Amino acid sequence: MSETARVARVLLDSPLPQLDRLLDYRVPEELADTAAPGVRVKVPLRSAGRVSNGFLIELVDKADFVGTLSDLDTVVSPVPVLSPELWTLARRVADRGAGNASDILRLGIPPRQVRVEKAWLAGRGAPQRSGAGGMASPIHGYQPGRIEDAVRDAQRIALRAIPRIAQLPGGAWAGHWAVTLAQAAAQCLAGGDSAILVVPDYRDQDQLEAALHAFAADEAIIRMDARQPNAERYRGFLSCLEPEPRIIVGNRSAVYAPASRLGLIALWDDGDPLHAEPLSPYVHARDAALIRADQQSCALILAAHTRSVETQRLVEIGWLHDVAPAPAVTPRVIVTAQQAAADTPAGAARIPSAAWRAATDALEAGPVLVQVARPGYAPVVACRRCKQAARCTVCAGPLGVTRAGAKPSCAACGAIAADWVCSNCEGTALSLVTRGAGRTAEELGRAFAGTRVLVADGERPVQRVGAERALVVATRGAEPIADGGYRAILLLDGERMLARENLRVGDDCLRWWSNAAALAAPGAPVVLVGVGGPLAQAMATWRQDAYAAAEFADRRVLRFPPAVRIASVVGRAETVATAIAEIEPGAVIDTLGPAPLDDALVRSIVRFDYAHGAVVARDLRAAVVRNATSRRKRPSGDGRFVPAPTLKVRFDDPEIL
DNA sequence: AGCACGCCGACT
DNA sequence: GTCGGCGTGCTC
Repeated sequence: MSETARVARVLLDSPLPQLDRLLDYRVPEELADTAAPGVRVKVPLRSAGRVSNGFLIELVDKADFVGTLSDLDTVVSPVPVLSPELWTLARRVADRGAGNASDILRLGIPPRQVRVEKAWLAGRGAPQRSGAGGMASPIHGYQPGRIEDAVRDAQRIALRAIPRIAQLPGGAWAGHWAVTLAQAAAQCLAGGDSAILVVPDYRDQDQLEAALHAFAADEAIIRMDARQPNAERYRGFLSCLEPEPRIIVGNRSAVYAPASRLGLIALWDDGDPLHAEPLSPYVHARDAALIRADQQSCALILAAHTRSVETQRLVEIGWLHDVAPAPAVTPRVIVTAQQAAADTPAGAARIPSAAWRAATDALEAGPVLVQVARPGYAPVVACRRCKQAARCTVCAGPLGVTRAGAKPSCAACGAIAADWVCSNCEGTALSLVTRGAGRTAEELGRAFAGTRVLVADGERPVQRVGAERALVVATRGAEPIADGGYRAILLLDGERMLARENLRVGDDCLRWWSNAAALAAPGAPVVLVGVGGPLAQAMATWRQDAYAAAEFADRRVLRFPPAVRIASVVGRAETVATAIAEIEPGAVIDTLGPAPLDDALVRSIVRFDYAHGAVVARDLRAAVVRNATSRRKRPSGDGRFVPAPTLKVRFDDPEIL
C-alpha cells in the first residue's frame, strides 16, 4: 500500500513540564502494523542518537507541527497499555492539579515485564474462561434495593457504613463495610461490568478481599497495590486489559487501573490520609475517583464510618446522595470525663470508674479493646527534677524507652543514653512521661491479673484475635478484628490525640474512634474517655455527618478548604510573585504570604473557588513551564552563578491550613 | 534533563 | 582568522 504515511502523536515519559504535550512523529512503513494507539514507543528527541520512551496516543493523517517530522524509532510492545479512557483521565486529572499527565500514567501503568507480557500474549489465544462469576445477592442493612439501584443507575452516593463486623461464609470476620462493598462489586460483575475498589491500607485490603471471595469468582478479583512484586503487578494489570469484567481492589493508585466497562468505583474511608498521593502529582484518590466516575458515567460510592468534610461538601452541593443504614445501627457509646476511680489499682489510674467497670464486666465474656495514641513503651522521657523533655547527647533527638526496663535511647539516631545528664538542671534521673501501648499493656496486665494482654501496633501487627477473654491494647488504626466483636472498647487517649496542632485533628480523631467503635459486638459498650464537646456528642449520637456539617460551615466562614480550593506556589520571591500576578484577574480570592522558607525560597498560597480552578491551574501551569524553559542562571550572594530553583505548584495540599 | 547553537574573548 | 567556553533555548 502506498498511502501517505500516518502521523503518530506521542506523549513522552518525562517529568518535565515543558514536555507534557503531544509531539508528532512520522510512522515508517515497517512500523505501520504495530503502531497503534496506547502502545509504548521509543522516539528520537533532538538530533538523532538519543531516544526517549513514550506512549502513542493517537494516529492522525496530518501533523499539527509545521516542520520535518522525525520517524518513530520503535514500537516497544504491541500491547495497548494506555487505554483512551486512562489517557483522558490522566489529562483531566493532571490539568486540574497543574501536573504532568505522565506522572499519572506512572501510577496507572506498571513498569513493563517482558517475560510476563510474553506469557500473557501467548495465553490470549486460548479460549477465555466464560461466566463473569459475580453473584448478585440482596444487600442487607439498607433500604432494600437502595445500593443495588445506585450501582445499576450509576448514581453517586456517600454511604454510611454499618458500624459492625460480619462473619464471612468461611468463618472469618471482617468489617461490615467490606461485605457491603463486596456485594456491590459482585452485582456489577454479574451485570458484566468491572468495579474498582480503593482502600487506604493493607488491613482494609485484606478484609475486602476476604469478603470479595465470598461473592465473586477468584479469577475475577485482581489485586493492585504498590507492595506487590513488579511481575505480579504487571500480570494483574494485563488481565485488567482483557474484555472480561473484573473487580480490582487496591490502594490509591488502583483508581487509575484499566477496567473494561467500568460500572462502579468505590472508595473506603476517604478521610484516611493514605488516600492522598504524597509525591507528584499529589492527587487525592477521592478527586481522581470523582473525575473518573463522571468521565465514564459509572456509579461512585464513598463509604466510611465517618464523614469527611470534603464528602460532606459534596453531599451539600447535591453531587452525592446520602445513604444511611436502615434501620439505623449505632454502637453504644459512653462518654466519660477523665477521672480515676477511687477503688482501682494505681497502675490503672487513667481509667475512669465507668470504663473500669465496663472492662471488668466485659472481660467475663470475651475480648476487650483498649485504644491508645502511641506505640512503643514510653515514647517520651523527661528529667525527673526539672521536667524538661530529655534529649539525646549525640544528636539532640528525643529520648524514649522502647521496652520495659530498657535504657532510654534516641528515637532519631538510636544511641543509648547510658550516662544521661539533664542539659537544663544537670539532674541525672529520668521519669517516663508518656505511655505507649506497651506500657499501658503492662499496667493493665497488673491491674487485671490473670488476663491475657496483647499489644498490636505498627511494629507488632495483629490482624485478628479470637473470642476468648483478652485485653487487646492497640494503637489507633492497628486494632485487630475480634471474632464476634469486642465485648467492650475503651478509647483511652482521646485527650492526647486531640492535642496535635492540626486543623484536622477533630476529623482524624472522630475517624479513629469511629473505626474502632465499629469493631464492637452488638450492644457492647464503647467508652470514650476524657473527651467532651461536639466530638463526644458526634460519637454518642453516631452523627459524624452533623460534626462534618458544622466543621464545613466553619471552614466556609474562614474560607478554608474544602470550602475553597488552594494552591501553594514555592520558588524565588520574584518568580512566585510573577506567577501569581499573571493569574487571570478575578479568579483568585486572595493570596496568603509570601512566607519565607529556607534556601531563599518563599511560599505563597492562593485561594480560589472551585469554579475558577481550571483557570488558576492553567495559568500557574504556564508559569511553571515558563520557569522551566528559561532557567536563567542568576548571581548568588558571593557572585557565583547558580541555577534558578524550579517553581513548584501544588494544589489542594492537605497539610496546609 | 541533555544537547546543540551562538556570541564573545584569546589564541595561532 | 577561528577555537572553544558557557549562557540560552529547544525537544515533533
